[in-house]
Amino acid sequence: MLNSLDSTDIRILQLLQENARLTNKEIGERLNKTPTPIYERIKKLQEQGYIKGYVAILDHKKIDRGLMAFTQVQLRDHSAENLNHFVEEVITFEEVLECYQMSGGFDFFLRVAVKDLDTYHDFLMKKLFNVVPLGSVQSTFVLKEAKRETSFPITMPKGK
Amino acid sequence: MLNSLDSTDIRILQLLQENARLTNKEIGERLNKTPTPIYERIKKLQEQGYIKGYVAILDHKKIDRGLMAFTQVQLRDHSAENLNHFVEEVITFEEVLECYQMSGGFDFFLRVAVKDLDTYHDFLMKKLFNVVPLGSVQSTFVLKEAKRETSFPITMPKGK
DNA sequence: ATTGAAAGATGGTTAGT
DNA sequence: ACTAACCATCTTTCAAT
Repeated sequence: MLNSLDSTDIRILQLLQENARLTNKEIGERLNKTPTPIYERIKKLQEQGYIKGYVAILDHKKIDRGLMAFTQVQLRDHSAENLNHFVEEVITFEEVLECYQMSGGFDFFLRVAVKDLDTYHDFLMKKLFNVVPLGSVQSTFVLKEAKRETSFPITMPKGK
Repeated sequence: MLNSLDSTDIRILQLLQENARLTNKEIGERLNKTPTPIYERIKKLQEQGYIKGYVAILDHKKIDRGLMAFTQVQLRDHSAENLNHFVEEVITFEEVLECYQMSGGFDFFLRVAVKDLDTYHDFLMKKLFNVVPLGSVQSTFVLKEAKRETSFPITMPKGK
């Protein structure tokens, strides 16, 4: 997959991950190319699914989502049917930004963003606990963000 | 904080969280306004720090970062000095996309993106274990992504 | 795969309501 | 705070290499 990209494509992806508002002209200047090849390459990268989209990153503390929790959930019934039902329900909750099925002891791992502990408590009681019977729920809260990146490092595969 | 925003600002933030490439004209059409007030409002939202930036979202599976791990770390020495030193080092590792200091039993919580289990093993042995003496490290791996959002829901405060 | 040019659309500023 | 009009800049297409 990565082998279908050359170093110019990778540089473009790196730049757009940091700042999606760069113009094709600006990207071209840093890569010593005119806007047209940049335009064509970005179009291709989008069509091939390397770029999934462009989003604005907000300061969650300013929009009443200051409390970030990671919630580890174990279901009581591990049938495929029950697991699927849990997923279908939980991804509809606006408080749940991310939901992963995990290896190890816990079945699911949720990133939950809410205003405060009261709201989190409401979320557990009124939403999460009502989906399916839960075996265990373990919540930890972010005290301090030391790093939060949306961008992945991209390293050239050897031999390119 | 949220109270300094009206419903138009909130709609703009919602739209840009979903698609940062919307033009002022397109946003204006959905909000029944001309591009100019959209432009002015976005400028203000950026200056006030509601919008932290615009980024491209990549498909991590296509760029050799298909394995996502959550790593819970407890240090052996909990002095402020040691905790700070750990943070300073760990945020320089390219594999670490996120690093949080957490409530509860674990000191730190890392989101780590690597190519595969071999690479993760290298990351632990060659990088993480060499920062400071660790008490415990618990790794869980994402088997399946059910939901992954970068956008926060924004709800109007009552009385606006 | 890249350049350069041309056409159309958008961004950003300004003046006016 | 909004509209309308303006110009500079950018996107996108296309012929040519």
